[in-house]
Amino acid sequence: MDKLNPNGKIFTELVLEIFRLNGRLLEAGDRLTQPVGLSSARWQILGVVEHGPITVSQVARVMGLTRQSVQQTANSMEKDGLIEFLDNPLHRRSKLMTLTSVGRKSLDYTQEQHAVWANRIGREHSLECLRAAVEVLRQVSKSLEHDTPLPADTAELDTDTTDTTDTHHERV
Amino acid sequence: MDKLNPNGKIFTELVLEIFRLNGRLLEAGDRLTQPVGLSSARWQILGVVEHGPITVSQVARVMGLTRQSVQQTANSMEKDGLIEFLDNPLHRRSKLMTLTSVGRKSLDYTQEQHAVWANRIGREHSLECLRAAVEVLRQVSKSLEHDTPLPADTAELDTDTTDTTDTHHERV
DNA sequence: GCAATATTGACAAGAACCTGTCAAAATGGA
DNA sequence: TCCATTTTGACAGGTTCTTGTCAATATTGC
Repeated sequence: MDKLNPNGKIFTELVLEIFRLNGRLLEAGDRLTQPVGLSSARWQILGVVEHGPITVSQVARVMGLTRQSVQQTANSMEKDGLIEFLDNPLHRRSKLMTLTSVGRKSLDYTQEQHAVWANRIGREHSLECLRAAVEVLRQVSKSLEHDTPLPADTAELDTDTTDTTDTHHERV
Repeated sequence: MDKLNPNGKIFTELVLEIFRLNGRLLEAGDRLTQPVGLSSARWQILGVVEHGPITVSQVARVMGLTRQSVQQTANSMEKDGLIEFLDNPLHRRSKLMTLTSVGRKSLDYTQEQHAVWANRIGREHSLECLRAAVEVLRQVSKSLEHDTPLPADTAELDTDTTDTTDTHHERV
């Protein structure tokens, strides 16, 4: 087909499988969270906020998303009374998110449902297999993290792209 | 923390790692495809269309997305001259997508870039590890596929949800 | 054949991401 | 202290994917 060597080929299969799995997992997550007005995205943020007051930017860094994306979801969760913004003694603009009692209750319910679901799926697979898979994915994740954007030759398109000045990616 | 048993716990870690990896892969994919006016989403569809004329619905089923989502992306790709809709002798409404020469060229370029990238990342991991991971992910995917939406007790919220009439999920 | 059912394209609205920009606020170095 | 840089919230606009609906078309069972 193309210039894929064996490793590249199986890595590509891994990528496709991750896309497919990601879809299925979001679907399952939405089903899990929807009874209490959450969603996969909201749940993930609440799961971080749960561990103590934290700012939007910090959550974005932890989750590997952009600041703006987390801000949007956080704002809509505040509107829905799931979280509150507390004044931050260390920063006037950057407020601290905390769970409200409603948010706490929603998260509790979701985590309970999640445990049932995760145990049910988890028991269909061996501990060693799951552990091995996690380990590989972590290593792959690290590879991607270290992989530099420019692979040396950008070839003849858009010749003035050679500046590389990197005007503030918001993403970490 | 909660009622997660060992399998449930490691499965949960797997889930989180998949989310993180999915984000990184989309990022890499967009970087790969952007020079020729593609994106990860468009690329994936073209990769299916490449193997022969196929309808929107069929592609949606293959990719695990909704019909409407693929239709939207396909329509915008047609506007951009990457694909064409041919009359389908077997179905008056459901046209067949095919690559135009522009689409062909864009896909060729992307696949070439992809091969370089996949080989570069792939060589940082052993064949056995990658293969094992793919295998586990496939099994997990199957587990999720077979996992039925209703886990017996929906508990006391929204009592009239007991109908289960399942008004046409568009998703397979 | 014909009627119930399923599939399909089109359209609408919304969720969850992204990039880019601006001004306010914080930080760090001279 | 003061000025350049960085961080942050707010806002705008775009992409991808979702759910839900409608009417047109296919398919299936009788």
